[in-house]
Amino acid sequence: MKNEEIIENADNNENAVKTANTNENSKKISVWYEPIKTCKQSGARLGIVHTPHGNFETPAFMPVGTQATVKGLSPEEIKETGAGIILSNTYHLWMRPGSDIIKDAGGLHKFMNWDRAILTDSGGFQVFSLSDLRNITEEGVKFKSHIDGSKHLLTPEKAMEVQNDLGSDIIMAFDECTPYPADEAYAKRSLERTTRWLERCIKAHKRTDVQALFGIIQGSTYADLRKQSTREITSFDLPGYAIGGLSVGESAQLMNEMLEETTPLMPADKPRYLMGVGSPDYLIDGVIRGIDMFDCVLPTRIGRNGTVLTSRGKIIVRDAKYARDYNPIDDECNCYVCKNYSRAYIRHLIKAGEMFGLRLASYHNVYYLMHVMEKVREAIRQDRMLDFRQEYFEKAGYFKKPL
RNA sequence: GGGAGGAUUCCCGAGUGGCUAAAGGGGGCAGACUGUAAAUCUGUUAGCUACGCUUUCGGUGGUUCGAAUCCACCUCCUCCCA
Repeated sequence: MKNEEIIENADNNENAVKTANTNENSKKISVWYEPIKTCKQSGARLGIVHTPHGNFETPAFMPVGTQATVKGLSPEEIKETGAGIILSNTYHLWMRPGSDIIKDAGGLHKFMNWDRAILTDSGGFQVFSLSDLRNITEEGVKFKSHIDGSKHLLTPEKAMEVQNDLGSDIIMAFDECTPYPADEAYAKRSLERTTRWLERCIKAHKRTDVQALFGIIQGSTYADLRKQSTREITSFDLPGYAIGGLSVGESAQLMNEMLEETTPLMPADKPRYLMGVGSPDYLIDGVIRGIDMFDCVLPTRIGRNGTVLTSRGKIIVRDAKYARDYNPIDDECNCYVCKNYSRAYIRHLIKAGEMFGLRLASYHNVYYLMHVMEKVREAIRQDRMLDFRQEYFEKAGYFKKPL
């Protein structure tokens, strides 16, 4: 899947690399944040994150490849969308094929043939998503494997060991993604345990020279707890900080309120990563509140399930009304899919269960989000992020209607 | 020519007197999906002047308070033997 615009993106990325190498700031730590500018209108940040596997501009969206693959897309295709970093997962790769296999393969980059940056989640999200199969203790989390039912103990130390073996550029502290809703007492216990686990992660992390450990802020939907967690987590000098436990069922308004309690307390010279957020409206609102990095399964998942993102909002392209719609998914999109295929064809493929249809929808959705982020960065550059937000929402609306 | 078994709502296929507008699957339609147990899941799928009524289980006619279910004849289909 080739097209001209994508090649331009690649060029931009190379330019970014040059900037980094010639920057007198060149630091010894493996991953660092280079601020470029702050939007005068919104306070949104433009920057570059430097990693051992290349740099990427922020605000950035990271496609998710849980099992060492962004479902349906080849690494070459992911690059075409403009992605400079992708996500993978500790728990899943530990269960299968086993982190030793990936280590012996030469690390995750080599194993999956992805030479740009990789961030691995620690398994903290599986504490949330596999809640029926696990038991939390101070020591760690006992999991019953979702594959074969075998029992495993994931601890902060183990999460570091596995991620060290994987060799990802950014590794995440082992946390508990606190479920929503959570009562305040539980949310407090949970966030404090996540802080204690972070201390253990820092002690256990052996490859600080090539891998950056990010801490994760929790605190559920309680402003005081978010502040407490932010203070605790940022008291450790780390190359970056994430905000977790959001976008887990609470309203968009509540999520944004929590961000407003959190980001002002985070250091300005480190990247800020909002975990698990990926609809365009959430991305834009996160950027305005000072977020630099996002990841989400949304574009690939909804794509596989027949929904695509467009400049006029999402459409369920699987629906009957598109059976004879020979237009591209989005007539304003320059991606390979929109240049070559129609809604009617993609609908047909998805209805017929053809894997190519899933691929096309996934490719477009990832490209679409990458393109939104590119426009976001441009808006910051021009100090018009709030204007951009208004223009975008007027045209595309909300991904999900606000509650 | 002889024998046997069938025909059920869009399709396949349960159901063998009332609890049946009729299981289940498929297909159709619609929705959900946000650090991936997801190419998954959920709802819906006779009609209507709808909290009730009407039509429906090959056709016609019977038995019965009541039939997709029992009986008779008819039509068509499949299989086996000649």
